[in-house]
Amino acid sequence: MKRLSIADVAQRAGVSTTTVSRVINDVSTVSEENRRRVEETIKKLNYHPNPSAQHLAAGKTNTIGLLIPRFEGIFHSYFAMQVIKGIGIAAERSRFDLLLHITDGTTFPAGAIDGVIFMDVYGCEELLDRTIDEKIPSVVLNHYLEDLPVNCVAIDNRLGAQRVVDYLIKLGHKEIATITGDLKTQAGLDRLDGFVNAMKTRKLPLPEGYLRYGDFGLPSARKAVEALLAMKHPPTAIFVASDDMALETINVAMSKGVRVPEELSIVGFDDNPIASQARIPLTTVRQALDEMGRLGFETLLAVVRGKKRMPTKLLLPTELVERQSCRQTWLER
Amino acid sequence: MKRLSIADVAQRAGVSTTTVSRVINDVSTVSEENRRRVEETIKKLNYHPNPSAQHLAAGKTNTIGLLIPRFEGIFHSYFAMQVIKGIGIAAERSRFDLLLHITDGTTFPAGAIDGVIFMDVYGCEELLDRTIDEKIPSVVLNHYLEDLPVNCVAIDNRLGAQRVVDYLIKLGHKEIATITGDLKTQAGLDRLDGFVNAMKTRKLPLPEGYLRYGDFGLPSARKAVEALLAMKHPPTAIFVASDDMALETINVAMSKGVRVPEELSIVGFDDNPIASQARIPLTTVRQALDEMGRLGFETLLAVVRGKKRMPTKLLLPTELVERQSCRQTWLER
DNA sequence: CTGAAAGCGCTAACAA
DNA sequence: TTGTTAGCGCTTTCAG
Repeated sequence: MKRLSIADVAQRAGVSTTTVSRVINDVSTVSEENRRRVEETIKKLNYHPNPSAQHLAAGKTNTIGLLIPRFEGIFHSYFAMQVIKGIGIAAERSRFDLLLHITDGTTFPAGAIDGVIFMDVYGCEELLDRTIDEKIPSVVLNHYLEDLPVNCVAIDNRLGAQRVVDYLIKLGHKEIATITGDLKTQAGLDRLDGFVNAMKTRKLPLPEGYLRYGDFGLPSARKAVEALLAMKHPPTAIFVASDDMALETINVAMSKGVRVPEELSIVGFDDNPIASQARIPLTTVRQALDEMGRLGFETLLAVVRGKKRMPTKLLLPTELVERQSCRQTWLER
Repeated sequence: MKRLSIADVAQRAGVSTTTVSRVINDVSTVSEENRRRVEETIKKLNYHPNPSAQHLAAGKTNTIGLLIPRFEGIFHSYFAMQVIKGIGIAAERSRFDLLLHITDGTTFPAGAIDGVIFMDVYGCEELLDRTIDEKIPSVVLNHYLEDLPVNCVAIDNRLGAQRVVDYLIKLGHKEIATITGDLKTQAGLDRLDGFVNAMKTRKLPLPEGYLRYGDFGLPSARKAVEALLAMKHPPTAIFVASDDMALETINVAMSKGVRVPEELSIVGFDDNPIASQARIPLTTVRQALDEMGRLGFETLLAVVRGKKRMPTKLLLPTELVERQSCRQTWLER
């Protein structure tokens, strides 16, 4: 039993293969009569076009490459899966295929794809250069690449941090500290930067001790909050650069008899699913990770379809999610 | 500037396209001399074969489909990304492509793939039936499908739970309770089943109140542990069906003045990255999720290559990771 | 060990 | 609106 081809359909429907091809691709004009007959025959025969043949003949693959760099961190975070979800659903809707590669920075599915999405740049620098050189349409997620002629879609971490400061000020806080993320990452850096900037702009004091360096790991957060709590003038609020660390910060504070939010307000960043489920639901900054994936895909699609030429650089807004880990300073304690 | 083809390489190397094809596919016998010349030419020209053409001519795609059902839970867990990693790295090594689909249960990349991996069965029941009907090679992950003629690779949750009981017994515990996961999932069900079975086999008492039903969510864990702690005879140890819930259990216990592990031993399940970073590093059950992905891929590959016919059903062992959330009962408290 | 030539299944000029 | 036909770039018999 041979796999059936477009010729079988054509024969059974009493038309040429061209006509069948036309109804498959929903292209040009086909008489209502013929279209119906072909569609019926396709259904009856349960015919599916051979994608490889389509790609070869059409000179395009209808496939987007998704490159995930092979560094451990990316597999541990809430991040990657959300982004994949956004990309995946967008691709499904556009009837595009997604070719997944967990790359060590060398392999690349050139020829098999019309364009490529970099889930991150770390470890993919060379591949990225190559796509630029060879003019392969591409988009980089999660990194704002100022100077490179590449499309990119990232989160506005700076503005997110700024909003946190404004929110805490609105609640009456003046002594605000921060526990940073890993400053080797753009997210860590920008969240700190946005925080410091906002504090300066708002003319709030920022004693040196109020800046505590973490690395997104729980132990670093514990160390930081312990130091903060041990200060002569401990802060009344802490902006923690990730939800995981923020939750741990609350744990440590409570175990030391410091009540949250009554005596200490905490704000996180990420909006992990767990943040809302915690004993003290965490006030945090929501980033639309799946949106980032979706927009990355759609930006790339526009380029692939020739509807865009200039590099597009998107910075997605965040949203402050008010829950129960913060409190106005003027409420009785 | 046209894309270069196998003919260009053949011409420049002074051989036929057949010979070039032979060295590309590392097949049949080619004289050392010719092989060298062709390889050089390929490198010099930076030639890459057109995958679509290869697939069409060879009648196979060298591509495996990866189907992720589109239900929310799958994107929230630590689970999916680890499995993807395992599959992805294995695929890379075998020089296979991975076609990713976030499916709503209707779309299917038939024709574009040689075989398919189901990351889960929920929501994919019909697609699975279809692959069986059409004899498309497939493998199901994370579900042990007893009765279906399908390859599957899953975690041995029952044995994992049993090991926990044995471990706690070894530490001298006799009053052991459990907080279950969502019993609508196979993991939740099997972990409970393994626990109950072990307790019976070991002739340990299992008062009704020692079985507390959770759903993998934090609130359910809090409710459960509060009830447990309020009992006339609270347990000396609790087996919690997930790390997230176990960590929350510890939080609640400590906030009620119950010391962990001195007064209460806790064991989790999953070995989340966070489990080891917590204030009280969590003793838990490690499941080799990336291994599951890898083995799933390799099982499928064997079928695709015609090296296997019978359905293979694998149940992967777990490993108890001893950390600091448990303690012997005979130590002074 | 090598090459000529016949497809693989589809699309897209071009002609009708 | 429809059909004829020439490829798309590669693999693989088959004969040499």
